[in-house]
Parts: sequence; C-alpha cells; structure tokens
Amino acid sequence: MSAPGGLRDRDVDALSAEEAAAELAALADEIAGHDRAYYQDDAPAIADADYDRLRRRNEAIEARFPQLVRADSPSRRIGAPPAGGFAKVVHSRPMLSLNNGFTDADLAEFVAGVRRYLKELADDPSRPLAIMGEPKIDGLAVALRYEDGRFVVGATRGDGIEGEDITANLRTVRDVPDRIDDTLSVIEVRGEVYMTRADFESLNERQRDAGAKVFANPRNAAAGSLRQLDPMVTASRPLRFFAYAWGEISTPLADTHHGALDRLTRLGFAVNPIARLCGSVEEMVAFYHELAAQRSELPYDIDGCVFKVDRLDWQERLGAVSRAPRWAIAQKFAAERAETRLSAIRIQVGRTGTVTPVAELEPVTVGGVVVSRATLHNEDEIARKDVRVGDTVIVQRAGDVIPQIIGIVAARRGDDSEPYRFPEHCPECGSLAVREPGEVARRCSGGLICPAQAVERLIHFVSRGAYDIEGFGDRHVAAFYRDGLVRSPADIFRLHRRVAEIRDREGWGERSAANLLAAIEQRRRVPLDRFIYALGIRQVGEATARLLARTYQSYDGWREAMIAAADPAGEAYAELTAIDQIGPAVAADLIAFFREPHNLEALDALTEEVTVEDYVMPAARASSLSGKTVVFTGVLSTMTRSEAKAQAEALGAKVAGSVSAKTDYLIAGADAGSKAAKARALGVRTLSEAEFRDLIAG
DNA sequence: CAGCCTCGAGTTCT
DNA sequence: CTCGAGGCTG
Repeated sequence: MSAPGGLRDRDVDALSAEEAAAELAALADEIAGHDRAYYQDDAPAIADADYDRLRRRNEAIEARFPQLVRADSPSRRIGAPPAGGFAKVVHSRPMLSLNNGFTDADLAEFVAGVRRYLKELADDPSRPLAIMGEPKIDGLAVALRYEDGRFVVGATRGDGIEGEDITANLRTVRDVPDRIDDTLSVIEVRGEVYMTRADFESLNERQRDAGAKVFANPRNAAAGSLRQLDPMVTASRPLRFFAYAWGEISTPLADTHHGALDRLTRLGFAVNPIARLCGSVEEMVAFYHELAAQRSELPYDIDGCVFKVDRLDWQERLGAVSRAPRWAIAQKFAAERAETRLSAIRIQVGRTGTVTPVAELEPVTVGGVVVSRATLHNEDEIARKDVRVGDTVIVQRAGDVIPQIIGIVAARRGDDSEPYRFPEHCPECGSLAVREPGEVARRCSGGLICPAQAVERLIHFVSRGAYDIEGFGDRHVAAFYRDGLVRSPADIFRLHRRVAEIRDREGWGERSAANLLAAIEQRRRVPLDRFIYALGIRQVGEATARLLARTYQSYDGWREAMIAAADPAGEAYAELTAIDQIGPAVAADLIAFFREPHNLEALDALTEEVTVEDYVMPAARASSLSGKTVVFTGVLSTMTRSEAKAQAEALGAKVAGSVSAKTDYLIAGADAGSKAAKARALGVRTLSEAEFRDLIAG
C-alpha cells in the first residue's frame, strides 16, 4: 500500500485540482486499507503517527478543495467496527445461567422447590421425580447453530442475550462436527468448549519454549484460544467440546433430558459419559460426592455437577426466575482457599456516595489466578469478622470468580494490632460520611460537590447499559474530568469542539480522537429507557428505568410527571406509585432528583445536545391475555398459583392481587371466596380453570 | 408482618 | 457474584 510517488510530499497549495482529486482517491483507498488491517485483522500495518499524517494530509487537501471531498472520504466515515474484532450474535433463545448450590441441604431444597411448584408432585409425595446429574465442565459455554445439517454459526455465551461470533474458530474444534446427518432444519446445540489437563500442560510447554505467554489454567487456555482473531492459531490448540443442552430447535429432540443427550450423541456430538439419572435426593448427594472424589482423576477440570429435571415438559412448566431456570441447579465444589496478609484497607466512593472498604492483599494465587484485592462490603462486615490491617486472612473466590475474605487467622495476629476504625468522612471530598438508621452503608454527604461521585456518575452515564459510548472507559472518563474536559454529561456531546485538546493528550492521536468522537456521535439519539437509566438516579436501575419509560412514553411527559409528583397528594404521585415495583422509597428518590435545581439544569443542557426517542413497546407475543389484568382465586387443580401466574405473565398479562374495576378476568379455582363475589358485583368476567387453560393454550 | 422475589449497587480479574 | 433494601403476597 505505498503512496503514489511524488505526490505525497508536495505542498498542498501547489496542487492542481486534478492532482488533488487523484491524491484524495489514493488516500481514501490507503486509509481504508489501514483501517481494515487495524480493526479487522488486529494488525496495524503502519505506525499511529504515520497514519495520523495520512489523515491530516487528506483533511488539508479537502480544506483547500472542498468541492472534491469524496463520498468515501475518511473524514466522513464515522463509527468504529466492533472493538474486539468479533461480530455480535443475538441468541435465538437466551443462554441462561444456573442457580448455585453448595451443601447437601441446597440439593434437598432444590428438589423440594420443584415438587412444590409442580402440582401433581406436590399432591403426591410418592410420585417419582427423575433428575439427571452430570459433571459441570470448567470451560466456556458456546452455542452451535446448524441449518439443514450444516454448521452455520457458533457463538460465545456473552451476557446470555448476545454473544460473539466465533464460527471460524469453532470450526477448528475437532469435536464440533461440520455436518450432522439429520432432517432437523434448525438445531442450536449448546455445550462447553474445554481443554484437557494433559493438553493444557503440553500447550504451556510449547508456549514456554516459544517464549509466548503461559496460561494460568485449562479454562483460561481454552478461553484465550477461542478468542484468537486468527482461526489458524485456534486450530493449533487442542480444544474439545461436550454437548449438554440446546437452544432453538425445529423439532423436539426427545421427551426427556437423557433422551435428548442420547439423540445428540447419535447426531455425532460428544456427550459426557459420566451422567446419571437420580431418583432421590440421596442418589443426587451420592453422585455429587462420587464426582468430588473422582475429580482429580478426570482428564479435565470440573467445578461441580449440574442437576436437571429429566422430563422436558416439566422443565418447560417450571420455567425460569430472572436469568436462571427453576429446573436446574449447579452444585459447586468447595472453592479453593488461600492465606495472605491484608496490607491495607482502601476506601472507595461509589456513584451514589456509598463508601466501600476494599482490602489490599499481598498477591496470592487462588484457583489459578492472582488475587490482590477483595471487597470488605461495609463497616459491619469488618466488625463482624474483626478484620484488621496487618492480619492474615483466608481468601476464596466466590463462585470461582469474585475474591472474598472468609475470615482471619487469629493465631497469627500481632500483639500491637488494633481494631479497624471506619472513617467518618469521605476520603475524596472530606464531607461527613453518614449512615442512615437501619442501613448498612455509609454514604458521603458531599453529593454534587464530591468529585469522586461526579466521576462515578459519568462512568455510569457512558457505561454499557446506559449511553454505551465505546472506547470511553473509566480511566479516560476520570482523566477527562480531572482536566476539565468533561464535567457533566452534556460536556461529552460538546467534545467535538475540543478535538485539538484531545488529540494532543498523552497517549492520544488523530485516530483515537476521531474514534471517540465517532462513538459519541453514534449516541446522539437514545431511547428513553436508556436515557433514564443513564442519569444514575438512586434505586433506578435498568428494570425500573424501562418501567418508567413504558409508563410515560416520552421524555417530556416523564419530566413533567416527575416534577408534578413532588406533591404527595397529587395525581402525578398516585400515578407514579401505582406502577408495579415502584413504591414510596423509589418515588422519593425520583422526586428528590427532580427537586434539585442543578439536576434540572444538567438535564436541560443534555437534552440541548441529544435526542431522546420515545419508548417503543417491544412487540409482545399476540395473545388473548396480552395487556389484560387478571386475578387468581381459589385452589387450582392442574397447576400451582405461582405457575399459573408465570404463564399468564409470559403471555403479557398483569397479575394483580385483588379484584377491582380494572380487572379483566378473575380465574377461579375450587373454593373461591370473597374475590368471586366481588367480581360478580363489579361485573368482572370469571373464568374457570379449564377456560383459563384453553386461553393459554390457544 | 413475615417471607419471598426482584432489583440495584458494589466488586475482581483477564 | 453477593449482599441489602424495597415491594408484593398471603
């Protein structure tokens, strides 16, 4: 990609229009090539400074010949390609996570819960409930989509909703068949990519010999290998795959989970042979302990076992609570522990002012990862465990991820040790850190004057669920705040007027500045729910923001309503607290936010710069129940109350507790009492259990 | 009023 | 991932 000779160095003022046009064409081509190398291949072909020079040359010529600016000019191109280099894939059905259990009692509770939920089991304790137990492989969950027998897309789990497209890499995994011999038009097979311990050892040996980085554990090695941008590298890594679940599917695989696994085996997938059907809690406990004992002899790492209700129709009825199915549990092995010295306690200030103590630890390896910090949660937690600076503490990684301090080694405490005194002032702004009665957290009362809170609020504003400005991470936000470039959300959208200041910053250049500004431009329009969430109002997270957006539809409508709600006797307040999930406490925080003049100013400044899109209802599955309010009463015979409620909600109904004029249907089981009478009085339509079942089936 | 469940806010390391 | 708080249900 060399420059057309001679032209490149000529003074811009000396160029003829023809020469300028030719050079602009060449520059567009060349810069696009470098962008490709940089973003898609992750292998920049030239130095940043040289790249910047090309872009500046392009701009200089365009400035002199504005009529020659090309449609494909680099100066016009906005929007950076996906950061890591992988495209995103939306899972056809969400990839759920699992609830965890640790003790035998947790297993018993899981089984009891399933029995309570399924009416026929609740009624008949002697009725068998088959549960499938399988080892929980310590690897990476992926989804493989096959269409007409051909492997078409493979993705990581990601956040469960959206993952990364790693199809090319997955094709190199030997246990992932390229074709399956079956009539299924669509099947998405889910399972775990892992590496055996032996393969991991020899890979590390090779890496060491090659002077490349060695991996901490097989899991990390598998993860690192799958995230390679070059599939050839992945191909050289000894990855394996076990299938254990499925997503979208055109025809059911079987009636039971174990039947489905057999079917997957026949389709050509590797299915873990160590699986067992258990008929009682005792058998489950036995299986779990056998696996634990066998653990070190298995060729691969496992971190527990997974138990699943075997009957698929029951699985479906059990459904999921938030992000975990009710029909499965991950029974984890006890986490590895380590001892280390607590060298200091650092106090952090959160976006809402919460001051959180964090333990600084002498680095120690726990479960293959070096840990140097752990949260101490709050004042009470420190007191309860009597943690002191200088203590030897026991650390484990909760769920094998977040380090936590289990306790102290009392015997190793020095005589001069003193109980920890929790600071009563914000370490950042010096304001009093107050603890409301009944609350555990201490909060910095500095509010708007506390710089730590301001930075955290900005970090929240640009974070993923909020404005989601790519390439504007915590460090940059803090630095921009410190240097006065960004003090409020509105400032972010005024940054384009300060390109020069950004470009000249340490570590920044033409390209990074342009990328940031492009990422910001992309977010000049956001939907109302994201906007509300981004403001960081206390107790208003993603779910509550969506609720508010759905209720008030437009930014202006919401703003007006929140100001009007300040009158607790008024209609606006009643409307706000009538929203399901919004009570007096959440309402109070919303009102307080809008009562603060500074917040209103900041809001107005921000909406000068950005457009807030009205909330658009997601297309709900059309059903006779969508948008209806239903009430249950009496005892249902074929399902439990919670199951019926979940089903109704899945079809878009709102389930209320008592009958009112707003109720559309009362579903009456046996022995219906006062609610049925009230429904008759109000003329609310009453459905029998059978009628309700027809409704949900149709 | 107690006991669930959901949500929010805080956190670690690669 | 975990804990605490708020809100709803019975």
